[in-house]
Amino acid sequence: MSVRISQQARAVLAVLAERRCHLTAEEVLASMESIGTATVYRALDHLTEIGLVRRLALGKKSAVYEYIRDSHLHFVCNRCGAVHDIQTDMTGMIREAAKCCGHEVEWAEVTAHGLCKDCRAVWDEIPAQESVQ
Amino acid sequence: MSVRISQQARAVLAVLAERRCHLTAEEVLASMESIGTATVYRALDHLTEIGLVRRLALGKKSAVYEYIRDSHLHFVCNRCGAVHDIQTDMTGMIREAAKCCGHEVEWAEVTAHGLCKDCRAVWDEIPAQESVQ
DNA sequence: AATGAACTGAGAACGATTATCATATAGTCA
DNA sequence: TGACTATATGATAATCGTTCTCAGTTCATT
Repeated sequence: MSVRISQQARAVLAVLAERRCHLTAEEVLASMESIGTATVYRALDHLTEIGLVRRLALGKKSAVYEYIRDSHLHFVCNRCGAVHDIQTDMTGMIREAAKCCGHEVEWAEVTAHGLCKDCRAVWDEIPAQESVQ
Repeated sequence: MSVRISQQARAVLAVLAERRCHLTAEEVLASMESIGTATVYRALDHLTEIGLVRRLALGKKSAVYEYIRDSHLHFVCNRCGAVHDIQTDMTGMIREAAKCCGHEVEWAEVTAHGLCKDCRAVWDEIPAQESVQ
């Protein structure tokens, strides 16, 4: 595993670093011009391997990638699908819990599912009713 | 969304409940006889919707499902791919953190990645060396 | 320039999941 | 029970994210 970063991989990294959010491979592809699909996937793989980028499984169809900066957890809204970052670091606690079982944590992914702030607001506006068919 | 459970869905649930582990749709399919692929996926979807089963994104190619019992986190080994349960409940903490941002957590998924107990043991036996090509 | 290693991208291939649809089953009411 | 309707089933096709293949290109080194 080489730590060198090719031109294209650097461009992919730039997209993730600038946007500072969670992008699918397709979204990265869409926000770049003249780059092949395979190249984007390869770049994301490589960046993940060398630890500059994290591949997240947020329960959606496709994987999402984010540039690694600080430790935070992800909140995925059940209704609108939006992903929000929540600045909290639980790595230490998770590491301790795993240590008790003999496992060594490299990194941890915390994903919360529920109703986001915006959707809660919308929800409150709508009068309660049985689902109409 | 109906809460009724069909015969086949009940059978799928039984598999998950008995095995008490994380199974892919394909694994469920393989451990049953005379059931169609679509039916397994539909059953898993339905069971997930009515809250008896949880669909987990552990970062593997396919989703895994588990029968919901207690709250625990998942440890996925980078080397052997095994999934271990770790009995710890962080839901309260995660819920609080999300609450601060206005989000309402329904459930949370904690996945730790690293080297599992068994693989650490193997690792320790092998003398350190540069990767030979 | 010459050599070989690594990178690229178009398109094929793959694999997990979902959609389709004709048939079968379950549920309901007369 | 029989008739009728809604729902479930499963074989198969279709979809879609991702990976593979391979010929051509770029890069690094000499």
